[in-house]
Amino acid sequence: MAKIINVVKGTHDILPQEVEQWHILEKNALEIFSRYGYKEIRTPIFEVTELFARGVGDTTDIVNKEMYTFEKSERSLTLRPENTAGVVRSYIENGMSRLSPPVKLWYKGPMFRYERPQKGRQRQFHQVGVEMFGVKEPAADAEVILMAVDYLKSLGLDDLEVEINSLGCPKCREEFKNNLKAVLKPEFDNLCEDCQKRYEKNPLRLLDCKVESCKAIFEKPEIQKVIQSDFICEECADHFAKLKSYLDTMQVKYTVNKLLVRGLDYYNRTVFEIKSNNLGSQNAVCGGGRYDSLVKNLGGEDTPAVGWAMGMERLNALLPVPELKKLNGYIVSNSPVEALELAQKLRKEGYRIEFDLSNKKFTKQLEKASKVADYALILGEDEIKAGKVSVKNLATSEQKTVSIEELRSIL
RNA sequence: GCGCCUGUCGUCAAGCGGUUAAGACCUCGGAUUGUGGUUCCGAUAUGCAUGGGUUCGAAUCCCAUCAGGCGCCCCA
Repeated sequence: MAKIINVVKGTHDILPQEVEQWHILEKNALEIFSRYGYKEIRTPIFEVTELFARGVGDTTDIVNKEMYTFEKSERSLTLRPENTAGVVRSYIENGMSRLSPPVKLWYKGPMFRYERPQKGRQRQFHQVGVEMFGVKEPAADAEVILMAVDYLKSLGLDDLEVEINSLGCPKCREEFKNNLKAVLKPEFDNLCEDCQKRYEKNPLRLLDCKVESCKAIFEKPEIQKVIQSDFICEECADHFAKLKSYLDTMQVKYTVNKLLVRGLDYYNRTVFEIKSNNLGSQNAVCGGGRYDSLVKNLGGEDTPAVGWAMGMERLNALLPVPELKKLNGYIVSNSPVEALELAQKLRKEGYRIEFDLSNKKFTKQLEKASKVADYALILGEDEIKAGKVSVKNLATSEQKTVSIEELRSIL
């Protein structure tokens, strides 16, 4: 036998028995998001590399070490690692800033990140996400979070934890970063290797380090004082307070997590995650926030925006696997022409029908019918002569001979 | 990129240096030439991820490679 070819590491097949789950995710997305006025958009799977470098941020891990990048005709192209940058590109390119705001878009599809696979993390994975453009008020943040919760509820997931935080605007965040670096400077040599890198690259990320020795350092009172301080400016604080009050009135349960930072550069003010306790260490099903400067950074007009993305594999991991639908009927017959005619007639009316294509023995056909269908439609010589069909309920073993018209009231 | 664990039929597995490589499920055939789901018989790995090595002898021990799992980092 020839050598077998396997799936690429970190990718996997979505097999027929699990595909119904995906249909549910997609159907509910379309249904729920359209209630909030969202329209679906589909952007290409690959884009010019520069889009992600400028969009996602070239200090991020995603851009630095996780992109599938290739050259074609002297252009550097990249398989999308996320879809916000692509949607923003399309928004700008298609002149959507001329549309009356807010512009609300949703998407679903595969994303690609070159990471070490583990539970809840593949190299090709799927996200469903939403982006809203043109509203700077906190009501937009609240609506977007509310919709995420609504969508999760529609899937039967209502025991998830919503965490929110505010990163402030570039101005006040810069101040906070400087304060944090200043107070940590004496401890720099005691930080773990990763934290020393973070100290330079992205000081906000220092806060959720899991190394015990670092945690201990962060517990020190003078450092806690900086971490716990409400560093954000008055405007940002007001935005955050309003968001919280909206969520309160809508009875969305949340916790404020001051350590919630998120790894993409484009976020400002509101960030949030929705987590599950049943997913292992990759426990976020949803992540998002506000990104008011991204559109401008990618060459568009200054446009505020909020959005989030959910990992569809992670959602599926929390959902039960639905049973595959059985056939309505399986035709048992040794007369292929008559069987085919009956099958086509019923299929045209919307029934799920199969019959034996290889003319096996009667008992074998019936055995097959009992496995795959609710009813066996027996079409033997007697039935054909009489212009009828014998219908057997395979669960109850009840059988009667009826005309094709009567058959419809049974199936 | 780093750390720990694991690779025996389509699936779940037993085996722990000398076996004919158990068993179960699935699949296929038969008992059963118009009545299934129960039952009973039978078939299906010259092969143990791949390549080396140790040994009289390797699925079993060692090394490398590949793949998978989990964790770190990061993220959905």
